[in-house]
Amino acid sequence: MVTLKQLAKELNVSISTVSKALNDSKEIGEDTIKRVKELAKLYNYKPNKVALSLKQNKTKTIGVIIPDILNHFLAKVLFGIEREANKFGYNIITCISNESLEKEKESLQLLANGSVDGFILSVAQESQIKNEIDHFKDTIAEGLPIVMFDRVAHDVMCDKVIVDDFQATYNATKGFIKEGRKRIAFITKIDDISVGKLREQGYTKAILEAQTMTPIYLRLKKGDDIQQKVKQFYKKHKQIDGVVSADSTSGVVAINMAVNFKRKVPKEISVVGFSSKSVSNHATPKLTIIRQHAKKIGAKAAQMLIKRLESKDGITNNYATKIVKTSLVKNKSTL
Amino acid sequence: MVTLKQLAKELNVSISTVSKALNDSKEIGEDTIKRVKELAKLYNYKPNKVALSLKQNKTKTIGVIIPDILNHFLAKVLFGIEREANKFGYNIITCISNESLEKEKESLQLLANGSVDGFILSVAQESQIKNEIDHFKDTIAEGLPIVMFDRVAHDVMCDKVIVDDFQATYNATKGFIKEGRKRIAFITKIDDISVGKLREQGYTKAILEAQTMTPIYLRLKKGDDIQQKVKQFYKKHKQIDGVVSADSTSGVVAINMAVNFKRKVPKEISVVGFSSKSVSNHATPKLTIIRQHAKKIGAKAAQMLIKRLESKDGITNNYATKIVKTSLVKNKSTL
DNA sequence: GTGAAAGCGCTAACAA
DNA sequence: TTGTTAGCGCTTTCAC
Repeated sequence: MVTLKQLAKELNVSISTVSKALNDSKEIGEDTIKRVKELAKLYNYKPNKVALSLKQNKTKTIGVIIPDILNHFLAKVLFGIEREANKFGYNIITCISNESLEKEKESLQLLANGSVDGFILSVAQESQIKNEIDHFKDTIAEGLPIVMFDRVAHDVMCDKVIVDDFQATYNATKGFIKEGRKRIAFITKIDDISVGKLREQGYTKAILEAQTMTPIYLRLKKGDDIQQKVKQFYKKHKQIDGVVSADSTSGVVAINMAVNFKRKVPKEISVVGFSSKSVSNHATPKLTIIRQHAKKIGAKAAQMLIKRLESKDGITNNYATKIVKTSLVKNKSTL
Repeated sequence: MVTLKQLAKELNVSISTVSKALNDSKEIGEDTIKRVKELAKLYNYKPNKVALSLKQNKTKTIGVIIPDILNHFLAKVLFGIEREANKFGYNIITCISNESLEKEKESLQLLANGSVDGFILSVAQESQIKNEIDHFKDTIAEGLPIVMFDRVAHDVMCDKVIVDDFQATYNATKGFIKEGRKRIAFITKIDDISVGKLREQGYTKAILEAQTMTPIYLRLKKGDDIQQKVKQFYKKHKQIDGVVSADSTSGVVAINMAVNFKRKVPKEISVVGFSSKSVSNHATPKLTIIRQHAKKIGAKAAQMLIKRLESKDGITNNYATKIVKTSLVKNKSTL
């Protein structure tokens, strides 16, 4: 990489002249500016990012800590973050916590050394189970703002972007009840994380409000053979006529397995679940989905962080929680 | 963040003493070292990464440019890269080219300003279609090594990690032929990228070698309603008894739609496709998959780049191409 | 055993 | 209009 120094030498001017010329300072003569710019172009000069960061004490880089990059929703949020951040000239450093508290702590620690200006993250499963939040508080205390999305730690004071999880399953379940369905089940692979709990609660509330109905749960664990579990579940509960699922895989399998049992979807058994458009295709008939607008969530989180980073005084209060509403996209797995 | 300066002041010693003490230099007295370390610990001192990068002229950061983060395979490779890079103390800056040549160029340009020490990337669809490779060459010429994976540009001299795409579909198709299947189709959503072409060629070669058979292709375009297309395809070609798919969605839909047509899978119609374990679950019966070992590919790419970065002399030749073999994982969609 | 000083690449206040 | 200098945080050579 060419440096100012080298350009200055070649042009027989001082470093600061070159610097000013490239920044269109009006202290510098027009022809000097022209000469400098030409040479800079010739050599494809680019200001050294590291030097700039050191000088200006900001990196224009955001640390993103994601529990699981193979989760379609989380990947999509990452996409949204990246795109929005780029618009404002920010890059993102991605760390994958792999649902581990230790890795989450480590990533936070490692990047809080001047590598990034702030963080966007979704809390790891283990951290949620153990309810550990000190590492977040420490980071914020060090002056690095955090924006949490989806799986948030309520007891940490920071900006948050969340989904109306409770309302979404509540409404979906209500919808089934209104259609006259009597045995509505809830299938979840994520009963131990915050959003999973909220989704379950939404379902449960709707069922209990119906008086005559009782909730039926299938809680899948990591490593389970999902198809087998769902199969057994259907065998045990033969009269299920509706399924609400907390995650996309459960929903897809619920449909495909029902079809395998020769049950008519959506007539005899109707399925709705949290998922995304592309995954809904994996079921035939297509899964009716609760869309979370992942990209929008990512974009919003990026906006909130950048706004905070660029606000004059590093305000450390005035934290906001933005709720991004889900929407129901009707496909062929519901009436 | 605390700096050496602040520690030095508080301890009434010079900055260099503090620096040396923290680095266990034996120039420094034992008790001084102890005093310094204690205070550093108290203040949770961490060396400023940016200053280090500037000083040492390396960032310990890798730029990763991915065409599509929602592609499960690519996301998994990213995971592999991240994990392996971390082992060696590297962070990754992720850019998503979104299959666009322009964005790919931009990302390369933007990060080639000292932000990263080198790149790992998979070529964007548009770049492959237009066969543009100058931006890669320029980057390498600037002294930033590139490692390409999966979708590579053969005419660029650099390290590469690829899959035996041709061989994989060739073998899979041969397998069907040996079983006595007569009408084997090939479904692809990616006929315009390098790996898509190779997979198609592998299939075609096997079919043509069988003398009596003719290839049957279904090429899906972006934005197609995949389920509809596959449905029509099955209607048109009623006697299809085998499907080889180049991507995971096609494989899953091929099975589910066959089941919908009341055809017995795998007996009457057998399906095998490039996919991953988690997506294979989305079909009932489960899709038999050609696994690409995405994580391994990512890890290998990271290793190759880091090795090059850390080799004494910045060798600019001796480029290697590593082939990561696929493996066939038999599930219930084949005999 | 400790400190002063230079330098990585850049910007900006101040001097000429 | 241009140049000099200091300084961002750090390491390292050289002097004391």
